[in-house]
Amino acid sequence: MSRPTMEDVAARAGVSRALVSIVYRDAPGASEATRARVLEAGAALGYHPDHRARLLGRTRTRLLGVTFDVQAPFQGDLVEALYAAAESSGYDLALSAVARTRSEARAVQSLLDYRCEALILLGPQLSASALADLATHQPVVVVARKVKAAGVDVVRTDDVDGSRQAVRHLIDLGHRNILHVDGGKAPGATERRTGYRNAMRRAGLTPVVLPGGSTEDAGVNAAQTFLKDPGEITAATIFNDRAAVGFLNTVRDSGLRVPDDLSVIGYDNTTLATLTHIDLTTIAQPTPALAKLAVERATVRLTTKTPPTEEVVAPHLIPRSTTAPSST
Amino acid sequence: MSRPTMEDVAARAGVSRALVSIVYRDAPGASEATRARVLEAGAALGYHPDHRARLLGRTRTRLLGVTFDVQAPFQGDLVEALYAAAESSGYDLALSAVARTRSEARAVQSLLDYRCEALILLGPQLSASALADLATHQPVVVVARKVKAAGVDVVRTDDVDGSRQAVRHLIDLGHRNILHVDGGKAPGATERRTGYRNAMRRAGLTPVVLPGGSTEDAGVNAAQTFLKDPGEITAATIFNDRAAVGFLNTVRDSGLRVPDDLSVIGYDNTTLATLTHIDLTTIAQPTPALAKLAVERATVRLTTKTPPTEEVVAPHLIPRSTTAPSST
DNA sequence: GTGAATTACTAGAGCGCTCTAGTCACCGGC
DNA sequence: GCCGGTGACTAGAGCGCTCTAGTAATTCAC
Repeated sequence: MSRPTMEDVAARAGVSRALVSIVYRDAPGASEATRARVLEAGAALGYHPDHRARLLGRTRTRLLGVTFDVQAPFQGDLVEALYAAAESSGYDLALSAVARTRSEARAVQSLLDYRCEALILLGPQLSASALADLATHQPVVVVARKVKAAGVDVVRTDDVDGSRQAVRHLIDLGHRNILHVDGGKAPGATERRTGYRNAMRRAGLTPVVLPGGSTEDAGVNAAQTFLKDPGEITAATIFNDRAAVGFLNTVRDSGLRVPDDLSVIGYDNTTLATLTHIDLTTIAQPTPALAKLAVERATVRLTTKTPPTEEVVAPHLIPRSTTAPSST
Repeated sequence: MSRPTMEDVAARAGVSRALVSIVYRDAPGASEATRARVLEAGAALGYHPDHRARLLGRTRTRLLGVTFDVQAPFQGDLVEALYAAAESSGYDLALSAVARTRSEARAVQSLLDYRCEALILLGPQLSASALADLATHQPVVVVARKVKAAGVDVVRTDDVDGSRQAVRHLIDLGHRNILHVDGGKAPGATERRTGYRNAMRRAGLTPVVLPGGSTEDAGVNAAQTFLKDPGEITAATIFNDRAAVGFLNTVRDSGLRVPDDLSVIGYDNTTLATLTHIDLTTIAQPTPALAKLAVERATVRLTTKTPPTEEVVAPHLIPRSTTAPSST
């Protein structure tokens, strides 16, 4: 009834258990003929190596623990990319979800119980000191959050540059009076605001920043403020997609046409932005690059004694239908 | 450098390794005093039992493997609920993500490599025969998909009843001419259409079904068809939230007011529906109940020799701001 | 035709736990 | 004062692998 073991395969192929191990690990030391015979015996029995036992015997587990928010589509993309990146480096992934009723500390502990060699935390909310504390035991890579914690690697996108690209795109379309709705105290808000301000000044334009936030409601509020006194504004860069969608809906309800009367750019390229009836121009964070770097940092830290680094990846603009040339 | 083992704790507490095992398993056979001393020694060393070794030694792994779609918010809710349900039954969860570049077969294989005792598959796309095949080796519980496969347990909500509730809600609000936009060949579409038809007929009303689908675009198309000839229609039940959002936007763009001129109900209660500027009345599937049943079925099948069952849970309506009393 | 190198394989100790089968007090009953 | 019972603890095998050391057989150098 129970699954076949290496012993069973060995018996069937008429070789020792050790040889079976060699074959399944793709290690040198077996002739082609035997290799084929062993694999055939294994297939006939429906044998699959027991991952746990395999890891136990080895000093290295080659397991990377990943915590992610089960409700964040952006992190879903990252997880997918991490699987690919880990595989090509010969590592395996262990997932641990974070949710309202399951804290990050809890998720991390469960990963450690499974003997993960390194931790990759997606957009963690843990304090810098908690992160530093974790990093004393194994490599810790924080993805998509700017944080300064001792011994912790950080992989993130360049938010200042992302905002710059958004502004650049609008200027190229002929816009001169461009608004920015900021993200309040959300992570990345400061950088995105700075990127916007710098790009505007460099182009000789006057920055106009409206207080906002990271939710649809924040976008709605900002839009209402904006509509009271639109001035000469013909375009807006919004902190993130969620706020942009709220902003978009409110502005359209008031009779303004997007993109004819007003161009709008979001940030994050979430699934929200890709919905056809929204089809929001936005700034995308390159998940494959982030994932590749995260795995790379984790494995490098595991094998060599190098100090942690902060890797910053360039985001890129995805033009969709909410931006158009200025009509003025 | 490496993590402390049971041996280390035993040495520090001055007892045998076996006793430490007893204490950490909360098994009988240790005095209160020793128990405290061992736990203290463990804490001092920062000891945590190695999950892998623990499972190896045991016949049962008490591990439930879960596959989920990393982009589906509804499944995110389920995963969260599954953690809670598994814990209270003394089981642990192993997560394996399904994504565009990571097939379900792949995800399942990885779970089996980790010696999961049972598989819980969230909204799987695998064929009935593939599912039946899997079920010959270990219990398989399919959640949120109606499927007839030999030896496979199914836990899902009653889609017929969900649709019935939606129609009932509208009738209670005074609506008589109610439209249904169907889900094409998406899972659940037939049941939801049937529920709508039955409820309408039972109330002596005439069903009107418009072809639709499961995406925003499908909703947009259905809305355009509807707008060409609105007739006396004052309310619509849509296959799911995504289609409902597309329908909603298109209908509003045409100048119709929701809910004043038209009431709209979605299905699934996804995060999409909860966005404040959408705030869609919808039918919710009770994730905690689904999760509890899924874990229960898996563990029951594991311990007793019972035939697989199909558990059907009642959904419930969540009234939001897209439904209102009929004005006619 | 002897010794070294190479190839193909095996024996067996470990990995960090669990768990069965003990051992060794100590206690009460008669 | 002997016996069985009970509670507290230990020895050691085993889980399914990996991996180091070692053996046997062949090939090659000269």
